[in-house]
Amino acid sequence: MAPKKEAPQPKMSNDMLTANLLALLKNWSGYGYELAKKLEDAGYGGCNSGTLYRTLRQMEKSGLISSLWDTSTDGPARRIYSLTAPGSMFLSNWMAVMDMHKRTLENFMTLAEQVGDAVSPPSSSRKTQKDAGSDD
Amino acid sequence: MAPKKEAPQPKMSNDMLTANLLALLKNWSGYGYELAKKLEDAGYGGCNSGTLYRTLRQMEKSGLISSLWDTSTDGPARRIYSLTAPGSMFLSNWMAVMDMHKRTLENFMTLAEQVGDAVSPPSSSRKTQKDAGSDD
DNA sequence: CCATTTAAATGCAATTTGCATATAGTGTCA
DNA sequence: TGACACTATATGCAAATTGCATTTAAATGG
Repeated sequence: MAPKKEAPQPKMSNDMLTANLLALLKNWSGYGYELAKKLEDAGYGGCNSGTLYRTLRQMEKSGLISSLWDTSTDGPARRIYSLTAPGSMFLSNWMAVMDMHKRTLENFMTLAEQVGDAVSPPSSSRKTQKDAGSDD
Repeated sequence: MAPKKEAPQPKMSNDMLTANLLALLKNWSGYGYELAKKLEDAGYGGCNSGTLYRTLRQMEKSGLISSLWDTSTDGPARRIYSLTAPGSMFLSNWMAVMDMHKRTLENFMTLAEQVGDAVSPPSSSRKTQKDAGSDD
């Protein structure tokens, strides 16, 4: 039969990936390939290597991390990243934003009782029921 | 003088807007213009009306909310939105994802002490210091 | 020599975004 | 009445972002 359209799953934003990378680099220095594995291990899906490397370069360009080449090991050279002061700032800002977001969500969800008036809760319907949405 | 490049501020993702809208519609039915004001009141910046309405239509298309026209009031018709079961699901999934994300960040930040070995914390440097990043 | 693993980066179509603008109903005030 | 303002929703389009496949390259193993 026709598959019932499921609700889309929440998607990790790019800033979430950025925050994760910054957190990993907190007391640390690591390179892309390694960071990718740690993310993988932590069950962080939805991140192909292309996106990861590109994100790292962008983070460096915007000053959140800095890099240097490590040629001391066997195999291809590694670009070692470490956290900068702005990166540390970004990370704590991000966590503050997350906390605020959570509080906002909770406020919004309990907002209905505060106002009392406004549009009635979805039960009564003296609306012009027009089966909307069909008129794209 | 040349302005020092500041660290970029975290940006609200589209899913955060979606979650906020779903939360607002929790025990409630509202229309775009109204939701925009509530977001504004809650200090949720970075959301122009174009993005808001488009997001609402997309949410409807993916089944998170449903709409019907309200022509019972003066002024232009309003598209009244209410939460659907998938929308409710998405919202609680989203909150779970946020919690997980926060825990992951905290884990990552304290990960360095666990491993002991790996790449040394940024102090010693027997690396091939090549002032990387200049070779785009 | 060739396949595989590690490591990083690029090309490009498809999607998403921000901002400006369009459309439209209603009230107001000169 | 006709120029505005306010409410309400939607669209157009350049610019940015993303996912996926592919490329480059060093070293190792058979």
